[in-house]
Amino acid sequence: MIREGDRPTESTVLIEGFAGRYNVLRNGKRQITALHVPGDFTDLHSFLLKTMDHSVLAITPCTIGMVPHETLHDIFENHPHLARLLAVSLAVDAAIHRHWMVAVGRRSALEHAAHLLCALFVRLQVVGLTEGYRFRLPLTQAELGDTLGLSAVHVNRVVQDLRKENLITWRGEMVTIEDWPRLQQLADFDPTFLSLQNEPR
Amino acid sequence: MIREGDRPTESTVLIEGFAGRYNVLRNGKRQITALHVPGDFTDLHSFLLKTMDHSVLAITPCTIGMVPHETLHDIFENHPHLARLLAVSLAVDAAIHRHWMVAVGRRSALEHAAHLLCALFVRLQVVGLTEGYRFRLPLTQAELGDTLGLSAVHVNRVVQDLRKENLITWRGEMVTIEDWPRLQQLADFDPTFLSLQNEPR
DNA sequence: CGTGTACTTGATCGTCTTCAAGAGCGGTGG
DNA sequence: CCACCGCTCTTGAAGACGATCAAGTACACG
Repeated sequence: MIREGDRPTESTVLIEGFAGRYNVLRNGKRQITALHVPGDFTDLHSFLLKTMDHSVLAITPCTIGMVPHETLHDIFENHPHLARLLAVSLAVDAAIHRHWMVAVGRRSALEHAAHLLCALFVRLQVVGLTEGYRFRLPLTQAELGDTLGLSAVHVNRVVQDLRKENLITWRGEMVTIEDWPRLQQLADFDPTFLSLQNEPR
Repeated sequence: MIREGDRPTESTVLIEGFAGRYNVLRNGKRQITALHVPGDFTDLHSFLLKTMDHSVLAITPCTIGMVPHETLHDIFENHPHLARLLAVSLAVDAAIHRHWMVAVGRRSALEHAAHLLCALFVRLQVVGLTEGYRFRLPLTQAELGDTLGLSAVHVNRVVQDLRKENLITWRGEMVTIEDWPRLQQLADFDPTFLSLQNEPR
């Protein structure tokens, strides 16, 4: 969708499908730094920072909305309330990044994977893309490895552990959380950081 | 300075000293998710997200400026150009987080440490806190470990490697980069993401 | 001087990586 | 219709990187 180094003139909102941001290192390793679900602004910051410091990947076919930077400019000039909401979206983005960092740096592979599933589930729930504890996760294990900072092989083993513990089932693209309290506990998951509370903004 | 769970009514700007943000996990492990140098907003997002999802630590004695949330509110309402700059600051924050994530997830301990030093050096240079390639780094190796996601022992070994390679010297609180090109190369460091370029905003 | 904190060093252990190979499955073309 | 190819998932074995445990050293500060 967008490549590192680009200087887009419009920002994109994800309407349908899954997308992600990633960086590739010299040595070929890839780190996915964000997963986007419908409703997310995938590159609001391109309006503010001009040149992309990472690429954006359509994980599934996506339908997206394009918002010209001029429009964003206008929002900042003339619609302070909306501008504020855009800023909130940036701040939530950063908060998710921070919690992701904590997971990469200080959690075991198992806890980290559990944490990602928890966070993703809650975000999908908000936009109505869950059925009970079931949701679509169209990632290959290799891609999941790139988001968790693990090798594909190890992801496989971790996923099998989660299955053996009856915490999740995962067939094809569908994941079901079988024991939400226990998964949350394993992940040490606290949804506060997602800022989903209804707060006066 | 601020504790996780707080609901501050003002945001703080760091004027002098070093600060950092961190989270502590159930198991007692700590991850530092950001280091702040003078000029940084340490918790602009508390204005937008209301409840803090992490704590802020004064690493050295700090002098800070307090900006009441009402003032920020007023900026968003009546000073669109300033509001835009605040948003840029949020976006840069997120960009730093992303690159930090890439480092934690996909770089070796040595590369990661080198990367952190590069990024810190450049940021300090911008605010005039370097003398040539020399700057103050008032972190203990244990704290550095918490920011890199490593044990203190391993940080020590990595630092010694950097010294043996004549890439840096580090005595007391002062670090000198002895071979900037080679350090940058080892770290695979590209300063684009810091958005220091003069761009029309 | 003595005490506490940071730094250093060595040894062992565990988690995750890498390498290698095989199984399952869907899609394509002969 | 079936053979083949490619991709994903799975499993095993070996090895590396970093964690943990345990002492010991250097140094600042009271």
